Amino acid sequence: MIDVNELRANPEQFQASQRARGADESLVESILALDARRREAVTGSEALRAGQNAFGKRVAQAKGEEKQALLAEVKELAQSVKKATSVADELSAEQETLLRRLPNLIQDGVPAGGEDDFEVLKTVGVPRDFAAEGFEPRDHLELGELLGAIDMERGAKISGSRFYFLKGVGARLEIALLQMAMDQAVRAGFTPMITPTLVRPETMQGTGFDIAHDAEIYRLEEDDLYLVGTSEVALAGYHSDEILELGDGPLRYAGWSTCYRREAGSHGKDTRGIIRVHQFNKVEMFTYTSIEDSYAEHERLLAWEEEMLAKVELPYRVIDTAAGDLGMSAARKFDCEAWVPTQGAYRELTSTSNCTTFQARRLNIRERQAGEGQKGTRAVATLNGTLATTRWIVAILEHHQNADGSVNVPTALRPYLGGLDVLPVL
RNA sequence: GGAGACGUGCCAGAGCGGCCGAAUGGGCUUCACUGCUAAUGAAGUGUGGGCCAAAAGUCCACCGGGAGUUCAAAUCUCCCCGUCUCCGCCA
Repeated sequence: MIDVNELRANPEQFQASQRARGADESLVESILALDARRREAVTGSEALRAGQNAFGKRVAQAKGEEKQALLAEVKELAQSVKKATSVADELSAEQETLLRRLPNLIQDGVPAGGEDDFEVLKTVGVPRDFAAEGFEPRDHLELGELLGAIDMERGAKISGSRFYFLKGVGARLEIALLQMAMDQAVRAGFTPMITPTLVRPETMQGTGFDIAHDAEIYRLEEDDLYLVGTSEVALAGYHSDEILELGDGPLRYAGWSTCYRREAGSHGKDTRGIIRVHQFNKVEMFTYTSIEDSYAEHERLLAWEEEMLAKVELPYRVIDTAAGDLGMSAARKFDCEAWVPTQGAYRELTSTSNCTTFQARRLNIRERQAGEGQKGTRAVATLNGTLATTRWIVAILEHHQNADGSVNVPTALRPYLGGLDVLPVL
């Protein structure tokens, strides 16, 4: 959520941000108009209330007939206070509703436009030239079946489309990947976390998801709980309604969780294999820091993601996501996309967002202001970034495959697979 | 699943429907005292919001969350959430 004071101070900036996102620019003015009305109403109702409070003190001291007279008089006042307060409350609620629709202010430098308007920041490594090597690469599912690593058919039998079994080396590979990610995170000073995957509506909404309209979210209506699409939800909610001490630097958590996505509206897209599935596992970095440090932290999260990609020896590129593709909470987002040979395309393996103070404001996460002339509290910045997911298996299998269908294990991953250097065809 | 108890500030813990933003103790900060430490004494110690150009100031709100009763609610009523105890059930 955006701070109204910032909006009031700088409306043009927010209008420009909306424009770059291809979003509704007029929302800014609507909010400001409502804000003026709200403040007027609040001032009025508080003045009335102060009058009532003063009156109340006289009532408390009065006795007998005098008291009766005062009571009769104040009753009317109480009514007008009630009325004025409810008007003010209504306006506040209305303003909040509008404010919640306003996405985060984009960061300077974010390319304007939609999904296809990203900017490629860099490209690392080169896709393998299978033609030169003299064989046609198999796709990850074919490989997964040859290795006895992926079973989509039985997944569908049990749970429906986009569900799967990872078995044998497939299961081991995923655990190895996630474990390697966790180890790296811990070495970098992150606190490892295994998070709840069912959360309350407030938590879901606090993180920036719209539980009423978001078609991606699985709901458990009977219990009013929501399955998370990422551990970011739980990790962001972790410190909700808290005031943090960030004097010793950022608070960093690495969350390991299963993630659930309905993938509504993606019918026919990525239907083969485990590229796009309803359930997968992920290790996610999450940082709480000051707004000033958030930009540098964003670079650090990206660097840690790249470190992981280097360990699994995949060619990838880094893109700066365009404004229209940022989602509600992000001010800037970098994706790392690995080359998937049989698709002839780069596909997202990681994503890191700087949500600046947007999430924190909604979740009410603040920091104590320290230093000269600083007092009070202010919203912290939150950031997140992917370290590993089930989807990585796709790129790993395809990129490291051999002509016979076996797959070479990247060196860094071998210790996590009991020294295995090749995943053999069964 | 059934029965009951409880939820107050950084922590512990009082609180009669008005004098309670809230006693008291501890912690913390600053100052004083002390050769150092400890001990002691004094003062301070929440958050959000409105008015104000801003500060100062002032007003409003906040005692798990939300509704209600009342001129007036931490205090009464209802709902929700959470914690604890007992019984049952399942591991």
